[in-house]
Amino acid sequence: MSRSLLEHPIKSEPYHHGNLHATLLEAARTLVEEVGIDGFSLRELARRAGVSPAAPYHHFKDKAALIRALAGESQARLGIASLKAIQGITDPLQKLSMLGVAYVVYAFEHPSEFRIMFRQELHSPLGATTFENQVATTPDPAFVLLKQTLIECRDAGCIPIPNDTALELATISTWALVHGLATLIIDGPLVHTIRTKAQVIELTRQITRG
Amino acid sequence: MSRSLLEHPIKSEPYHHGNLHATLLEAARTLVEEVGIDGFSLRELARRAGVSPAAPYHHFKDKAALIRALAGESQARLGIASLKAIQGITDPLQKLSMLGVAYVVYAFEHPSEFRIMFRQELHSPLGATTFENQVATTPDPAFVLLKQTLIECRDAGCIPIPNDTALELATISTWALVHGLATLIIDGPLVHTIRTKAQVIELTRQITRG
DNA sequence: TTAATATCCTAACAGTGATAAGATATGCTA
DNA sequence: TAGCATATCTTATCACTGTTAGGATATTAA
Repeated sequence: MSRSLLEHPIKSEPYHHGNLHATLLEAARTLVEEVGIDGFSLRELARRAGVSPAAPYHHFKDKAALIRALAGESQARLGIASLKAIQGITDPLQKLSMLGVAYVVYAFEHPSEFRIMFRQELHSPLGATTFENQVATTPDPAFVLLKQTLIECRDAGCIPIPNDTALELATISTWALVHGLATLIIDGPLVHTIRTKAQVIELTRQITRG
Repeated sequence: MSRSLLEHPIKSEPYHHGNLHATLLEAARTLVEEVGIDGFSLRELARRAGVSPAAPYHHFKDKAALIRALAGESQARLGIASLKAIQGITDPLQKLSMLGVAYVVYAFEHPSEFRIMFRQELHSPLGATTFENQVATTPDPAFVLLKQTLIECRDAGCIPIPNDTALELATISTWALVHGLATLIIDGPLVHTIRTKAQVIELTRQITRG
């Protein structure tokens, strides 16, 4: 179908979107949160962006690449949220607890986003060579923040961390603890028990205390 | 197409499979482990079972129901593996550590199976009313085993657990720790570092010690 | 202005989950 | 045993998906 006989059709959308890349990512974020990662489709995304089903392929290699980009954004957002959470706090131990709370709260408030960050393709050692996967190899902001805080704890004498391997182990432990907690809350048996943000915060506080 | 003019066609498969339900679940397990949960399709499953694409719908309401059934089986298998892991061990603390190792090792050796057990639909409080979802509401064997062992620890005086809420908290904590560890190993940044079963065991041992 | 390039569209392909309607086998009841 | 209800399986079809090819249009650079 020809577009129109008029040279400058009134009210018609321009042939070129102009900012499709960013628009796709933004729409994808809300779509994923609406229908979940399994219900997420590129065609529905294109529909919402007011564009043909093939248009996104000029900005992302395929569906997986778009999701990876989305995950990269989420990592950054989680990093920012974590930074804000420890803003102005000096006590390293309290910092550590706040980081944990920020982590679990983020998972609770953006569950689909959180799940995407831990999809098997993202951290796959096989697929980490191409440009599209570069986001995955970039060190996770939340991870480095956690490590830094643990170092502060060690230097302040709050936690006994004799050597570097102990530091590594402590980092993995604390991360595993909060990550497991987040998963149990949004995808595990705790969905029945923990339903409000206040409950999430309280539980995380109590658990990260030990 | 008519099947054959012979009344008893030689070598022809019987019209009724006879044991399709179990065959489907078994084939599904290997298929999921081969192609992952995203690549898993009912049609390929039917193909492998030597049956038409519509046949599985007489044994499972839909694809999600089949996956739920699969997850139920996996829960049971994990429970059995956990039981075997603490067989003959008397020290409660050592039992606890062995349970953790068994959990993480199971995730490492059956990653796709493990992921299925923690899909968001499974534990959804909304969808837990129908028969198909009953598996989800059934208490997780690994969970009750963990709780029992923690009670043994308390009674033996290994771990100070004053009241019931403390017991609940300890259960969630330890579960979160090993679950987070499993996730970081199979879907997180540790895929690059931890690659052999021996490494998995060693890391889990060290972390569950604290 | 013109050529190269980036962006977008239409059309089509194979594959998917799901349902309807009919074929075949099984088992229960009389 | 005969017949009937039911469970199981097939074929055919639907709407939808991810992806690609080839053409249309706009932007940029020379």
